Amino acid sequence: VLKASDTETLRSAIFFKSLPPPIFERLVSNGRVVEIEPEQTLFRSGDPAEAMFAVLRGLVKLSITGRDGTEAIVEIFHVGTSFAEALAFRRDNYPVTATALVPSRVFVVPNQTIQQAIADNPDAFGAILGATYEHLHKLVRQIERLKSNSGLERVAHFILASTPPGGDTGVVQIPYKKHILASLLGMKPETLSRSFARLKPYGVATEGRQILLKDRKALKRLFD
Amino acid sequence: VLKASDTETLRSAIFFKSLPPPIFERLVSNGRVVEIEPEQTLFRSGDPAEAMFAVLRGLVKLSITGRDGTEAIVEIFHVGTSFAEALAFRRDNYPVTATALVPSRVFVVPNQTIQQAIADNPDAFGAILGATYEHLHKLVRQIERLKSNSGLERVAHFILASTPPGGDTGVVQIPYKKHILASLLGMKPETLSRSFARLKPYGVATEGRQILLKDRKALKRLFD
DNA sequence: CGGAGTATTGAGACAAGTCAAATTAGGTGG
DNA sequence: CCACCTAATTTGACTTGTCTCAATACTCCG
Repeated sequence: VLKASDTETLRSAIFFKSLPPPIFERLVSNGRVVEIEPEQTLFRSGDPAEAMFAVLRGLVKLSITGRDGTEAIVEIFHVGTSFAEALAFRRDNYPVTATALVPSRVFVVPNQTIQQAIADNPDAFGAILGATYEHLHKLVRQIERLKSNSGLERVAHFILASTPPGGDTGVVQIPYKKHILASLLGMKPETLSRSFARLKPYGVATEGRQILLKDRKALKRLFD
Repeated sequence: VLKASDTETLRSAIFFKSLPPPIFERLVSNGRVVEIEPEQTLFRSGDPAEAMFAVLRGLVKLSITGRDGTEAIVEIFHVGTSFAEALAFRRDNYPVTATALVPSRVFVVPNQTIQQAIADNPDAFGAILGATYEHLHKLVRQIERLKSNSGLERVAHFILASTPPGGDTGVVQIPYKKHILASLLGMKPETLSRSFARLKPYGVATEGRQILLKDRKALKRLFD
């Protein structure tokens, strides 16, 4: 079920491309492909961890649902990114739930495969640890933003981060519903809506799921 | 400079005790001890990563200072915990600043030592990756709290987490200044102060840096 | 052309931040 | 040991930000 295009995607995926070629081949030939529809899950919080995942097509969110039913989105993974690598070496449960946001194609590598591959070729250890560290670092920066920036600033940062640093202008196509973005940024949908409105003076306009940025420098100035 | 008591502390430290004995010995004999005073740093954000650290005595905070000068505390490490393990295998910079909160004694293991030890004995992979995963998981839970709980709830959670789950009553000795706790919880000192006041009806009383919890169940009820 | 779900807007309540003042705690030298 | 000075913490008054609930407008399909 693994198409040639899938292999190409993996070959350029952050984690997989840092693997030594023999390991890469091994994971590719021992993994499987899963197709999931929006709202379907790869795993749920509390399930025993059995595999790591790489997104071949689509978008996958990792979220935690509190006992009161409110969902907090921790991270969203797009094509070429992978998650749950660090769990490959632990007998543990997934701490989050992985759900497709759009129809998605995901490559699944069983933990056992990874364990064996690493045992045979310890050079790949750096790749696993590197990928895990990248997640760690990303989460640290997110915590910093949640603690020291307002909702408005987090929205502004999202726009700036979704737009190439060089240009003076930019367009961001939000690939999911706005309440998803709101949850990712740690605010309510209404607040996100009002934030976009408040960013108009900074050259931000929204058209449905499209954000138009007229003046990148002006938006950056919000942080002073 | 490594005292017998230091070795004992390391032997019971989360990360070190999960190491195979030969690796443990090697790290212990190749590391060094550093004493730092409050406000002194082990490293600053942006410095090239050279070592990993384990706290032998005292408290070390990891923080990020934004360009506007405001500091966000990401995590606080106490005796027996370690940090920066994942950086041992990367040529990268520290993403945060490590500062002592009280007079502290820290064990420092150069990255090279760790790299060599692991190369010789790949069994220790699990230990490094496990420690890194623990951090990752902790940060995920923190993000969830920041996104879905109010300041008041985060304070309540801090008290509950600082107190043994069994008992009905408890005492928490905050080991640092309150503005540090405020920053750790992502709020202003004034707000923390008012939060404690608002928790009085839930059986929480403060006496300086001491928090007295009269009724654990009552406080838990805040989350319903 | 509905109609369900999604997004925006409005009004008011509540939470958190700011600035300033008052109080309390800690540490130092007499 | 106490007085005193400084810094930490609390409290007050006010502003601003965010949430809630409700109503309206908009989209996207079927």
